[in-house]
Amino acid sequence: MNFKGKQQPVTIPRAAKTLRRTRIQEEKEEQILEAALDVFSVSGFRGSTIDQIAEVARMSKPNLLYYFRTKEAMHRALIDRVLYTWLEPLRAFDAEGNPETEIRSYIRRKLEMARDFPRESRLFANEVLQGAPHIEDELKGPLKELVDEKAEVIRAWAKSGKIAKCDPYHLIFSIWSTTQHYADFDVQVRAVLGQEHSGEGRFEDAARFLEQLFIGGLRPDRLET
Amino acid sequence: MNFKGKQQPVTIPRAAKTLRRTRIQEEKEEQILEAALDVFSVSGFRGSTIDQIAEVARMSKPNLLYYFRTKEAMHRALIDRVLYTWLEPLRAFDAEGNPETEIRSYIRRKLEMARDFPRESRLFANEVLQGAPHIEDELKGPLKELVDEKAEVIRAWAKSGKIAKCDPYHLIFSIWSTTQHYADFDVQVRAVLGQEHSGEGRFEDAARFLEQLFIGGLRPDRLET
DNA sequence: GGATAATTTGACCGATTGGTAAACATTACA
DNA sequence: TGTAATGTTTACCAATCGGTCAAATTATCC
Repeated sequence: MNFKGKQQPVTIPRAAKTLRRTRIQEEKEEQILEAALDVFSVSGFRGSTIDQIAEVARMSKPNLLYYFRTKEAMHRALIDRVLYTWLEPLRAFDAEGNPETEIRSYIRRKLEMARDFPRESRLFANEVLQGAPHIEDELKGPLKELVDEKAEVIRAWAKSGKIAKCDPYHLIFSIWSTTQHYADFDVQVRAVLGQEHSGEGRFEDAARFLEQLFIGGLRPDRLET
Repeated sequence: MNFKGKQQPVTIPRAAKTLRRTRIQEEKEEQILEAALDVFSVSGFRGSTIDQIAEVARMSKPNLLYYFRTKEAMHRALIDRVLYTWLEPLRAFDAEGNPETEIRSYIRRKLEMARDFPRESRLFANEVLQGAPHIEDELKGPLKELVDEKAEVIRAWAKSGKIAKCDPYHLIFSIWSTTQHYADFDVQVRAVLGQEHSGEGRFEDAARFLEQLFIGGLRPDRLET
């Protein structure tokens, strides 16, 4: 649930000869990754500098490099920490549930994540946009497997007539893109909507529209051309 | 129609005291912008270097800087050249046309652009993702005005019952995001689809799905909740 | 409280960055 | 064909890049 929840010790400081992580290590690594997320999510890997991250983290550059040996290591640690949680909504997709409910709440969850964790969304967007040089394996491995599994669920729903016949992969892509759009292209959305519509209600407006679109678009009670 | 069609002289070389552009200027600027598109569309502004562009363009760095005084100038020229064409599909959206046909062909056109001009799509994606520091004015000005105008068209269609009642802005956003996704997140799409579905048919599959989704989702002949 | 390990820092390194100066080569045009 | 304007290149610059090092500081534990 929480993006900041650790799954694994991220790195072991090079100077550390003990295996246990100290309190200071926990705190500082947290502090660094938080800053790294700020910077990487805006400028991408190539466009970000260790100095920028150091400044945001309020540490000296050598101090950063004491905890993460290289810029790559910092990026790696960040990706690892965020990736698992990022896929949670899709994992929650339940084959036994009611199709309409499942799709509706998947959209909701993805939209909430775009609202609450835009930096995480942009981190991946930047990475993928630039050819995913650091996460290719994750895409072709765990991600593909998860999507394959859920696509099969959707295909079964379509086959049994619970939803309209459709390509499950492109359905998933379209849910990803429409929801993440609000995080990744936030500046554009704001610019186009202007101040009138950029406030509180934006999230609800988007949710309502997308549910209408997908629920309506997937209604089974109509012959498809 | 053609991305490479010039609208305006892009820059005037600093050394040029004449106002006319020579044949060499035309060719070299073309060559540079072509290379710049290659590089900027992958790495974004900050992550790209003049040396990279010079290498792709097969010119020496000072030679590049003879035509474009700074990295910013190159980026600026590129944006200017591409932006107008990029909005063409939306501009073609016809108030007098049949709603279903118009939406269908808007999706088609956007999808074709994602297929045929992925670099241009990524150029903007990178820019917007990183906070649109160089194109904020274009977003708040020309883009917003165009979208406002077309949103009004869609609203009128909804009001007269030709399509379902829906938020026209979020409809436009969702068409943008779903179509551009195939350019911007190409690596991910490929990774997930695997080799089986990544071939020729991908474009047609996506088009079919999106048309089904949007046409179905916007059918007026059903009371909305 | 002192020894030891963990942490932090300033000074520094070679490579790369965006950009310049000026000499040199080429082109266009009279 | 000469020459002035245009185009290209080599050598270079200061600033910044990712990263190292050794010395100084702080936390930990007996």
